[in-house]
Amino acid sequence: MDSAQPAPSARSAPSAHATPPTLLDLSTYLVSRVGKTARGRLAARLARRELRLWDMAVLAALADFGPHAQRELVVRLGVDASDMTKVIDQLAAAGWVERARDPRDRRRVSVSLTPEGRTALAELDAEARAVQDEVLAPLDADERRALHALLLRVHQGL
Amino acid sequence: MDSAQPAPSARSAPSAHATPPTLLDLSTYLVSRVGKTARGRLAARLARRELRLWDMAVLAALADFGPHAQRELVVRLGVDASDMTKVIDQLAAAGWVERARDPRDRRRVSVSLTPEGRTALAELDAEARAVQDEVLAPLDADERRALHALLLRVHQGL
DNA sequence: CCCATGTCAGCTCCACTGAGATTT
DNA sequence: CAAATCTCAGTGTAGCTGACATGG
Repeated sequence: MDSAQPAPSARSAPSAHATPPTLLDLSTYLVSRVGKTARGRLAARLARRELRLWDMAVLAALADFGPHAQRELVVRLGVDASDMTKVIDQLAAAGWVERARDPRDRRRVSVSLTPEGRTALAELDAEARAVQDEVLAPLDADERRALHALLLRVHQGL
Repeated sequence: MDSAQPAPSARSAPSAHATPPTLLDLSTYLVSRVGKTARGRLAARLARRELRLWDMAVLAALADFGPHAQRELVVRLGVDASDMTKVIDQLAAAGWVERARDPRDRRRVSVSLTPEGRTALAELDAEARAVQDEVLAPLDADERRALHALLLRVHQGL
């Protein structure tokens, strides 16, 4: 391309990659674009471990709230029930969660975190924070806190 | 679901839908979740008009920067060239853009916005702002501005 | 009712074609 | 001007993901 060209007047074509202001003016657009980037980068890191984003979400739910029936995980995380089955399959295969029939209601499958699963979650959390550092690089610590607080309130309102 | 139920004791099971704190503590997660919600809601509205998000992005680029060669739209918006062809097909069928061979380089197709296209973009922009009002409901005007400014800087850093 | 399996649509990415431009 | 090479638009395909539908 023009990478071989020293771009004597690089300012002459600054708009070639510029995003339309009509879109930049929409917070909707910005949050969607930034979110997609963050998600994509984390997904790429998790993919190296043959994991998906839902795997981390399930591990976090189990770590934070203890054992769940599979149905409870579906409600909490908003995943489709059919997909949850596959996620649990994978996590169980890795030895990070255990399935057990609930003795009081043998239809329900209780899913619980293993110690190995807890260790894995810590590693995934570190990956997520690394991505966060990349993405939020333009902001200082105070600004990151402010952004987080605002997003948290927006998220709660959803 | 329970939307028909006035939730007599909604407080009795507050954690059933609660997101794991491990995730809520990640700005990465919040921005990704909020972004996906916003994107999904706008996509749903556009779908009623048989449109996709890319259609709006193309219209915005043409409105903000004037006519583009198709290749330029590809570079600016980061869409695959083959997909761009389909988007332009649809927009041209609706009468919102016009294709014209560049007489100086007959490989290139110059795409320009029609007056009808400009009107349509205004309507789509209104849809996007309606979604934004829904999603950002928990924030007041100052907070929305602050959020927008922070997101804009993050976006520029990507 | 809860879990599991299968199917389907949408999006993205990749390879290829043919017209046209550019270089040697 | 001839041949090789590159660029652009367009076509078709395959993989992945998420939502839905049916069966156990």
